[in-house]
Amino acid sequence: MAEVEEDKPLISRRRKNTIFQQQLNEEEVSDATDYSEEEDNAASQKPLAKPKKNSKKQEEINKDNFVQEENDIPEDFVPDVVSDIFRNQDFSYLHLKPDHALRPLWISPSDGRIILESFSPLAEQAQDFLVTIAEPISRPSHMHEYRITAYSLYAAVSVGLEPDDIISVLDRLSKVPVAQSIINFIKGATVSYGKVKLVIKHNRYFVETTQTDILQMLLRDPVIGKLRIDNTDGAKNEDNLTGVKNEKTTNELLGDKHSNINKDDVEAVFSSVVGEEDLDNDDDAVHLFEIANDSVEVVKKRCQEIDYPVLEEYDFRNDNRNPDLNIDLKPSTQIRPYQEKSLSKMFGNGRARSGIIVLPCGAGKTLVGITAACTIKKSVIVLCTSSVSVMQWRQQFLQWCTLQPENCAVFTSDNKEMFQTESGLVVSTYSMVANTRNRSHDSQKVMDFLTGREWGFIILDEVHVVPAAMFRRVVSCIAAHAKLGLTATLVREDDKISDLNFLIGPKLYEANWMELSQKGHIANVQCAEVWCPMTAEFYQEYLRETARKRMLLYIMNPTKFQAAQFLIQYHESRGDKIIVFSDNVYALQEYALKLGKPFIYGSTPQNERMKILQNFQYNDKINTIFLSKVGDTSIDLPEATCLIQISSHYGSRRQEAQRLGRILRAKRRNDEGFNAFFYSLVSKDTQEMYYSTKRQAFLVDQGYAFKVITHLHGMENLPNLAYATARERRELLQEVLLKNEEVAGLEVGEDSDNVIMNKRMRKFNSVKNEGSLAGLAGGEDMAYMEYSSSADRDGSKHHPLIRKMYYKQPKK
DNA sequence: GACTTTGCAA
DNA sequence: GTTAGTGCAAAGTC
Repeated sequence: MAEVEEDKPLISRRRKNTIFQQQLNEEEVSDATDYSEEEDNAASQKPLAKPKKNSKKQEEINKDNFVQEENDIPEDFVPDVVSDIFRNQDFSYLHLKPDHALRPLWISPSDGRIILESFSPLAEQAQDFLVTIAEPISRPSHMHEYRITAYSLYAAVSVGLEPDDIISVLDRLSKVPVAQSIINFIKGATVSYGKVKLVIKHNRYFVETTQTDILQMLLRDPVIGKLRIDNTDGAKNEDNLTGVKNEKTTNELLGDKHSNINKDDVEAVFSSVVGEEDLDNDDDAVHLFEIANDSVEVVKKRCQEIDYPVLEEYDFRNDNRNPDLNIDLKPSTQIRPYQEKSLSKMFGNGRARSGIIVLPCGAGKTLVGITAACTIKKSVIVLCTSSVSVMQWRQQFLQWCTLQPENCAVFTSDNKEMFQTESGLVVSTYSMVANTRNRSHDSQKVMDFLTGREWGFIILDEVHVVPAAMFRRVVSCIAAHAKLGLTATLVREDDKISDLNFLIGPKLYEANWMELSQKGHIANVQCAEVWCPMTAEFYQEYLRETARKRMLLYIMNPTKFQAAQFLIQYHESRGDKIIVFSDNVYALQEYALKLGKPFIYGSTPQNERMKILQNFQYNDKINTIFLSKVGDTSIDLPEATCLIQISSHYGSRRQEAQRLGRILRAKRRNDEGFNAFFYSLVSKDTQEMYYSTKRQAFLVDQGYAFKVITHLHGMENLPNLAYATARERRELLQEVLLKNEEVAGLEVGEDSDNVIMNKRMRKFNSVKNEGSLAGLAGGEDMAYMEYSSSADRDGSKHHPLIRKMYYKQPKK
């Protein structure tokens, strides 16, 4: 069919859409006639596809998931994998369109999941469209999974798509007609979007709407109504819950020539805010009421809950109150296509929308932020997690754009600057701004400066930290018209990540990691999980120990050590530069010392860190370094081409992805056929196996296939192989057990005489002792088993190196 | 400046 | 099937 060969981009802004729209409508008609009869039949056979009664009501029950209706699946059931949808539900009533093979989508009527055949010729266009209207859930090589949620629809509407566009494009791409439940959901979720706005005027927050009925609804709301600041009657300030004084709002509003309120409207505003009488809906008038800065978060949250998510758009071109900032990209600065694409989601209608952009590490998030700042051209504030990144941001601003150093201030514990010009840039840390404890005098002065003025733009680096109890304060205490959150890993192991929807805004763009690596923007990485069997002695102790003492046993497993030794040697001989990660500092030291490699952890002094990193970069004798958690983020080593993980933090997906991120910038990434390597060493049959799978989930969703290696070919023949004899392994085991006792002992004796000594220091004064252990038996046999690589989605694509290591042993 | 203490995040 | 050890930032001390 001709229509599916249509090669226009599926996403375009409203104006471009009209011609396209017409074509879509025509096709829709023909589709509808094709299927109407069959649908009737289907309905009589299997009455599953019931039209939803009332989409508004549904959303009250469950706003971002679809409600399971009229089938035997419990309401709270959320399948973990796509196949469960089909296992648990029967979709035979959905009739395939005759040309279904050409259409790349299937949409689940019950929960808004979308499956995309990524090998379809239309996949690329479909993907552009889906990324706009739905959230990417998982994108392995052949099938991509997305999900339509209320939030993703808000984002789509805010980018300028109309609900009808969304529905008709979906229908065109779908193998089966789009279910009524989906249509209702899309309409229901989008109808109220943009009706309520949050605006800042004179550093104060106002909730704005053009519809009187919505205003009334908001004021009657038990949460929002109470938070309104009554700014017409001074006497009423007494019972004002927020205690904020408001004297001159009326005059301000009257004199504010840039707001879209004129004198005539002011009457209407106040009578509607204060007066009881109902006014007719008047789309020309703007109704607004003030809320205190510290109620902003509550109000936004509540608005999401009642399905009137607040729109935060900044019409920066028409803002004459806030002085412009002289800032532009330097002519030499080049923006990559995906960076531009992500920004087009933010500035699609000529205004700045608040939201989040997700790009992998090394894909140039900083430049995205800087370009956004250069577009808005107002005072801008950047918040980072560490003082190192504060300096990096400042440096990058000066490097990529025309901002002058005198407009640029840094605010950290040892650098408390303010710009003297009327507009400028401030770079700071979350803890500096969110601090609730007593501040130093200088810190207070800068803080007053930050809170006392209006900001055009705020950039929130590593935005996944913002939902933390302390850090989220920064959103309400800095009055910024537009907010941009940046991160590579929009995941947390708690349930707070969705708070970003109201704290910052919707996810505006999420890059596809595989696509970026195919195009050479980030390195191509081969991932492998190496299963290291526990030696018998270690496993015996492991089974005996309580959960908390088990950890050291599986980290210090001699087989794991050997695997690390082998891999390091192997990759060094290939000319790779290797980073070994260990979350556990004891193991880090033991491994590094035994192998004679430099290591960095928390208490390594700054100058020594520098020395080690310098050597790693420029000295070809130093090809391997060991890093603790310190290396998880922000250490930037483009020389590194190989990562080995020996211990990690439980099931943290973020840590796994950020560690992988350390090699995505590899300098050699554009060499012909270049591959970086990422190994996770896991002790077999221990808790590590479970955590490892959890940790990988994020990367697997990005399309990375983890190859399971059960045997490292040639490891036994390695000269100088550590712990090759039973005696050495016994000694190691004794050390580990002793270490465990030591740690346990610390906790017991805490309150006695040695409180003076720092707990942490004592921990590293490890005493090594010979001891004897009863019941050590056997354990010489290291039996390797062959596992079919179920984690591997496409074995043939694996690098020959990994295939070579993957040794098939005829067993049994 | 070097060091410590405290509080917080993941 | 979910924990506590680790690192960092800020401020205070001399």
